This record gives sequence, C-alpha cells and structure tokens, in this order.
Amino acid sequence: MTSLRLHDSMRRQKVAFEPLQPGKVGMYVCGPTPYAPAHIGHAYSAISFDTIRRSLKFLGFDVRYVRNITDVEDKIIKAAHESNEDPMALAARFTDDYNRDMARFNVMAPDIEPKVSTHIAEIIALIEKLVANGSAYATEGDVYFECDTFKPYGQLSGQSLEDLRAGASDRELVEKSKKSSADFALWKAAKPGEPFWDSPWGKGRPGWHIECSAMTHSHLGETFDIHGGGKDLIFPHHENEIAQSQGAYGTNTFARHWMHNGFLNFGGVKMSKSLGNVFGCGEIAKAVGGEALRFFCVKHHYRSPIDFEVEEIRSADGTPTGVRFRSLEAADRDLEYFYITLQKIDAFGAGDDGAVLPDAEKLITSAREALADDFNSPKVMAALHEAATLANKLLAEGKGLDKQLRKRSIARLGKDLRTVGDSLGIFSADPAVYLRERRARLVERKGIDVAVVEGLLAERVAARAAKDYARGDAIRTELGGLGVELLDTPQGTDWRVHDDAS
RNA sequence: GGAGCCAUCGCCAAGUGGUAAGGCAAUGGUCUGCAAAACCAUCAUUCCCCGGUUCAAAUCCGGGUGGCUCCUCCA
Repeated sequence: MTSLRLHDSMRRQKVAFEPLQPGKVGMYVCGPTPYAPAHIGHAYSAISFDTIRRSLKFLGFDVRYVRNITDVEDKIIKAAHESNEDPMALAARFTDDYNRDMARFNVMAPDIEPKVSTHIAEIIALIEKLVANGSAYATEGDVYFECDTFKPYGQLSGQSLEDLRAGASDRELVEKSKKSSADFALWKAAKPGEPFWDSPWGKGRPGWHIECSAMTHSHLGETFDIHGGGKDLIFPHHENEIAQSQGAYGTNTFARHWMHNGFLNFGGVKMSKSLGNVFGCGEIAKAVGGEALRFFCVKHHYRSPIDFEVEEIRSADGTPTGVRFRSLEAADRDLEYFYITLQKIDAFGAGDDGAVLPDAEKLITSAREALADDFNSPKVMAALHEAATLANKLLAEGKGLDKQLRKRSIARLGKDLRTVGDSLGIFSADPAVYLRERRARLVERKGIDVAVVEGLLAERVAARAAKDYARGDAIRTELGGLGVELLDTPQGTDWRVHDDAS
C-alpha cells in the first residue's frame, strides 16, 4: 500500500495519513439538506469526495463511506409549508432526486446514508449526555451548547469566541434565552405546524449540527479517520460538531483528519441565487452530459476554487435564450479524445499474456503516486494523457515492433486507462454510447438537421465510388458549412459535429 | 472589525526550497485522392510588483497591488 499524505484542514498542512486500523478508512461527509433540486454546487462537493473515496479504494484502502441526509431542517419545513406538502415527504422526494442526480456524475451511493429522522433516539441520548456533564443547558424547551465549556472552541476555523461575539452583537443576533451569542441549538422546541419528536425537554426537533455528531458515533464510532465537507461548512457547522462530540466523548475523539473542498465560482464570483448563476444538475447533464462535469472537476485539484465559465446566449433582439457552459464544453472535447482512443483500443483486440513495453505499464504507478499526494487528480490527468498518446501511437504505427508485444501493450494501456479512470469516476461508459450521445447533444446545440446530413453523405459516397472527387469535395464543403465534419476511414465514412469554441 | 484563500505561457491548470507537469489554442511536419482523426516537432531562462533570508525561492519572510471567501441559510 502506498503511503498517503493528505491536507488536513485542522493542521493546515499536508500530513501523513495514519488510519485507526491499517488498511481501513472510516469516512464521513456532510450531505445535503433536500428541500429543492440539487444544483451544480452540490454536485461538485459530492464529486470531490466521491473521487477521494474512489482514490482511497484505488490506493488499496477498504473504505466505509458515510454520507448523511439532513431531512429535518428549517428550510425543509419552510418549503413544505409553501407547497402545502408534508415535510418528511418533501425531504424524501428531494433525497431521491439528489441521489438520481449524483448518479449522473458517477457518484457512488454511500455505504451508509443515515438520516436525522431515523436517528432521533441517538441524538437525544447525546444531548442528554451533554446536559448531564454541564456542556449544555435547557431553556424553555430549547437546549443549547455552551461554548464557554469547551476550551478549544474555534480551532478548526481559527475564530476566537471573543471575535465571534463581537461580530454577533453587531447584528443583534443574541437570542434572549441563550447565555451567550455563540451558543448554538442542540434541540429546538417545536412551533405549531412543525414536525416534532418527544424528548425530555418537550416536543421538538434536533438543531442542525447535532445530527452529524450522533450519526458519526453510530456508524463510525467515537473516533474515525476522515470528516469531509464543503469549505463553507468549516464554520459554524464543523466547529460545532467538534465541540459537541468532544464535549461528550473527550478531546481526543472524533475526526482524526478534516478535509474540505473548494468552491465552484462563476466568472470569479460565488454562485448565488441573487446573481442568477445557480444551475441545476439536470440542466448541466442535458447540455454537456454528466461525465463532462465530472471530468471538469477532476481536472482541477479538489481544494482549489474552480472557476466556471458560463455565457448567456441571446437572440438577435437581445432576449436571453439560454446559456452555454464553455468550460464544460471544453472538458467534453477532451473527454471525447479519450473515448475515441478507447474505442480504437477495443477494436484492436486483446493480446496474449506476456510482457508489455515498459512505457505501457507506467500509468498505474504514476496514478498511485499522484493520488497518494493529497489526491492530485490533475497530475493523474497528465498521466492519462501520456498513456492515451502512447496507445494512439502504437495503434497508428507498428513498424519495428513485435506484433504480439504491440498488441499486448495496446490492450494493457486500455485496461489501465479504465482502471485509473475508475479511480476518478471517469471512462466507465461504452465508448460507442458516449460518442453517440455526445453527437446527439451537438446536433441539438447547433440545430443540425440529421436527415439533410445523411442525404448529402449518401450522395457523396456515390460520387466517390464514381471517382467524382470534385463533387465529393463540394459536398464536404457544403457539410462543413453546416458544422459537420466527415471522417473517411477504410470502413466507410462517418461524420461528427465540428466542435470548436463557437 | 475578526478569520482565511488566491495571483504560474493567449486560455485552463499542476508544482509549495533544488533549477517550470499536462491540456486547449497556435505554427511546421507525417499520414490522406483532398480532408478529419491520430502521431511527431516547436511553443514560460520564468512564475503580479518591491525588498529580504538562502549555496539555491514560483515555492520561505516583510511590504505593496489586484481578485475572492467565511464570520448570516449556503455545497
């Protein structure tokens, strides 16, 4: 097993990863609050940690991956009231939606997907423990965690309680029943019309943070290896989780490593509803395909903020008619190169057993080294490109090479491209299916009439058969004007949509 | 006000003390009836600016400039 180094948000540097049990990883990632359709930001976070999970597997670890669903929360209740729907039903609906959307991006289902609603007893037990040991106090049906009882508070986010109080008082957020503005709710008394559960403090529901402390404990134990989530969750969510869990179980418990992924920005600006730059997963998948987004994400390092180019399309009179995802379109072009290469490799056939060219067996090692260095997926991309280039070279030119050695090497490259691709969640589609779907997307985007194309194509085949090259070239030019490129091969003529940046 | 991040070729993007990965684009070439695809070659003496530390800095320190995020629901 390769020794792994990862960036730990708590220590703010790359550290050696030492799992509690050799070869095993217990990992918890904060999942969504399902109150609306998932957007591309949810996807980025899910993809980032799915890639880490897959990479850990690739590196030889046995991973237990837990991703929660916050199905009891203010936003759900609010959305349910607006749509006159039962909150739990609404959450269940959007949970299914979320999982279906993530599947578009090859995000694997978690090993365990705990929900707040099925962990109420564990949550109450944890709160009781905190009340009993003096870390929390009940007031008017609410229970708050008292931050002053937890000395290390603020370690993860680098905030001090004094600074936080100063900031809070400016905004008049001090709730009357709290001892201090920094204290946060573990349990909230139910208001009329809200879902509730019975508890020692009356009818109510859990606060936002406590679920993760309870669920990690249930499914991974007091101490586990990795806790992950989006950068925005560092404060207050993860800070509060630490306070709760360590307040209950001791300061050497809870997550041994913290990992956070960067944000997705649009033109250098954060995504937000007010700026109108929130894009749904379905919209992305329809425009460029799910794998293009995945590919785009893993081309970047998970900790970097990634910038996303979106262009508004307007008709001649200036009316917005849609958007183009330029960065994703570019990623899709890059992805196509790999699928075309894989298709050619597959068609070339398998070789017999035996040695391969030295350069044809470097990919796995390169990928392992790159991923073991804080999951450097962009570095893996470079290795994938090198391997694909070599495969294409061997496919095009067999001169001076032993026939079987060449065949074995090409087959090996194909196998390793898929193995390494799998560690990033890419290249798992059938090349023919991918290429067919991609062409369909481009036909749609460019408004190409397939019947016209195929008619001209048939005409050109006839002209070339009659050695009427002038007519054939004229048709090529005509199709070029429609945005269609012809690919003459020994097997016949295929066509593709010319995909430049325009 | 407090906490933190980022700035690397026209564009995207790794690299965080040892002498600038990779992709796109571009240019030339091979192949092709012509093309496309594919392959080959060329493409940052330099990493926002100014100082400093060091035998050695894109990488460390100090000071600027520009951009961004968190502290409030947020992936």
